[in-house]
Amino acid sequence: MLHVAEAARVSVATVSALINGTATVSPELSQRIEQAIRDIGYKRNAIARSLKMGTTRTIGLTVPHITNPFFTDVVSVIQQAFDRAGYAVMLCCTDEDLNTQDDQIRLLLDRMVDGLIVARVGDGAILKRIVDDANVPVVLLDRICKGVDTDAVVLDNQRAVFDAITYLINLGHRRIGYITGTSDISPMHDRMAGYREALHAAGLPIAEELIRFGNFHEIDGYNETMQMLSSHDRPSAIFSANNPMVIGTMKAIRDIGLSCPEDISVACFDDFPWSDVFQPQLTTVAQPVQAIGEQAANLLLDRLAGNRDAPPRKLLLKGRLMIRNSCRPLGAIAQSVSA
Amino acid sequence: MLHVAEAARVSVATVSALINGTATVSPELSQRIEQAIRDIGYKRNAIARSLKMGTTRTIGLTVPHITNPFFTDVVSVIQQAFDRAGYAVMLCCTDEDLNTQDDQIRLLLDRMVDGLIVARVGDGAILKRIVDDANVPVVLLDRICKGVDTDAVVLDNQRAVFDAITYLINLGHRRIGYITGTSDISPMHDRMAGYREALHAAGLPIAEELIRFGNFHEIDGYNETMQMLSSHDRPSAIFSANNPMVIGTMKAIRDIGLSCPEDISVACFDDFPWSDVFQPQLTTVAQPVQAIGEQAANLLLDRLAGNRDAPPRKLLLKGRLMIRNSCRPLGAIAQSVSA
DNA sequence: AACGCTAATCTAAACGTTTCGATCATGTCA
DNA sequence: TGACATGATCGAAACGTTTAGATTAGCGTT
Repeated sequence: MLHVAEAARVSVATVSALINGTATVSPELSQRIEQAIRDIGYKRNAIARSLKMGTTRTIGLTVPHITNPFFTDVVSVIQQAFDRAGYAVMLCCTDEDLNTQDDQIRLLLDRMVDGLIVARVGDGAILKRIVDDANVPVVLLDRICKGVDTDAVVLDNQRAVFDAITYLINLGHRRIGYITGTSDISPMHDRMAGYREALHAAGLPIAEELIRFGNFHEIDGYNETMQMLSSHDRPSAIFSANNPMVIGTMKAIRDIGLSCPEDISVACFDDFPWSDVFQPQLTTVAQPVQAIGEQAANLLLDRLAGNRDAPPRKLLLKGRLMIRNSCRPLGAIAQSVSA
Repeated sequence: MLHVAEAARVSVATVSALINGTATVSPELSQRIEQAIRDIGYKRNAIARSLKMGTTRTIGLTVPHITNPFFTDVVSVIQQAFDRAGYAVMLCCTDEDLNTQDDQIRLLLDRMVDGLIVARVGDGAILKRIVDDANVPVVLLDRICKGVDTDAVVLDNQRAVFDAITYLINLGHRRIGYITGTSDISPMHDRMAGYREALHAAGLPIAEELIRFGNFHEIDGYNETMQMLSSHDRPSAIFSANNPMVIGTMKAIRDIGLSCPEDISVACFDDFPWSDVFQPQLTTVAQPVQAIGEQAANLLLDRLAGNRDAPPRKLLLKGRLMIRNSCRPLGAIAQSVSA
């Protein structure tokens, strides 16, 4: 900018005024300055600007896995929304690891992001502390957090799983396997509650050996499914509480020589873009990814626009059961339902 | 930092020296300073640091679509690599749009990223200009670019498609539909060349009506497949040059009342994580995503480490044909091959 | 005791902006 | 014509760091 000012024989203040339109500058000088900018190929240094202004027009976004189609879609929507608003997005993947997450959030805050969207991992205590003394607005995505009282957008997970399990029960299933992630994050906790509630409402017993804990990855779904199917009294249906794990479930079913839905019914949380193309077409609980991403972005953009003091807003969205052909009616009921 | 210095009754220079370990500071002062840092909860302002140092320890990454599993995987790998190296990653999705891409690259350069990894879109001319006068190292990913002479890591696309089409030909297919994206980007161009080369090598004629151009999205694959299958002389196999479009192809096959592989064989570029679980199990050309991501990251990290003057390095990786069950042998050959 | 050497610490300039308040020319009005 | 408002422009401080070079203190040599 200094060079531009010199070339145009004006002060840097005038150049700044012209660029930002913060003051009127005469047509004559405007022209000289614009010419100089072109000649020199001047580009404003956003870092210097950020330092002075105290805002970077950049937000931080952390998700557990970017390879999980649910997060991929949400990230994509969020990215577009902030793009439109002239913000850059710094993306971090925490890989479901608490320390990684803490490091990354610190990294983002060091870089003075103006706001944060976090699909958190693990215990909220550290997150709470970080968020408290960082002075930026935070939106919790997908996963809320007891101690952290801030904007959030989450699914009504309990209800969604309740509906899915009830659907299986209505098909005649009695022993329904349930594969979940560690329940220290709210969606896993709530989904599990939905499972229990549905069985309870139907007057069915809860077989604890049918509730299996994995670590969100395909391999975990595989291992847990293997164990369940190897038992003498195997379930007739399996519900997987997340998307990568259901792939493991399907592989285990195949490897053990069974087939879906003939021998065993399968449903899972989170829809796949291709779930109605390949066989079996998985019955899933679809999250409104577009809405989730947009709402999260809007909540944060609203705070960034200055609305700092409004009380925390919690948005609870509804999932939708996408019934396809991966679940079979069972026994007597089968006749009436499949008719 | 000023507050810390005051609280510890030292100068800011000493605080800086301690934090960065750039000079020895006495145990006594060290302790006072560390105490002050804790008391105040001081965090170094990375923006101010960047301004002074001329480096942001942040890189920019642009991809056409983050929802395409290929890019998702690569982004994930790259993200991890830079994470390890203490860099942040700014992610942008250009949505295959040239203007969006230009805007985003400018946005990234404004923010003084230290380097750029670009899976480019469209004509390279503007990209070249931007890259030339921005003074940061650039690595081209997946798509090279005539005028832009810089580090790059790409697949040997021509060879990969040649192998896939040859495989189909060996199965007995003679009319092989080919659905591609616009060929102004190198992979589409090269893949097409592989298609033509394979037919040519087998002495087969090239039916131009079987070569269809889409815009990378599912809907394009759907439309083009619909048209091909509605013709009186439909192909016995279809190869889709990208991943989202093949989903459209599969949907079209289903909607038109045919089935794969019984009525029509299908193969495509880019592997899916779930492609060997659901039916039909797609035969695909798998890219070594891990290697691609790592190599791209390494190339850039090497430049960032100071190796600025080395001549541009072009890495050409090999694809791998993953043969599954979505392609059927045809006619007489069928017997011998399937035996 | 004067000197030089080393280690520890500090002062102040610099990075590239924005912005407040000052300056200056111009035109208007009484 | 003098006073004054207006509009355009500028000078300089500030944002929070890093760092070159200055300063100081301590200590061993001669």
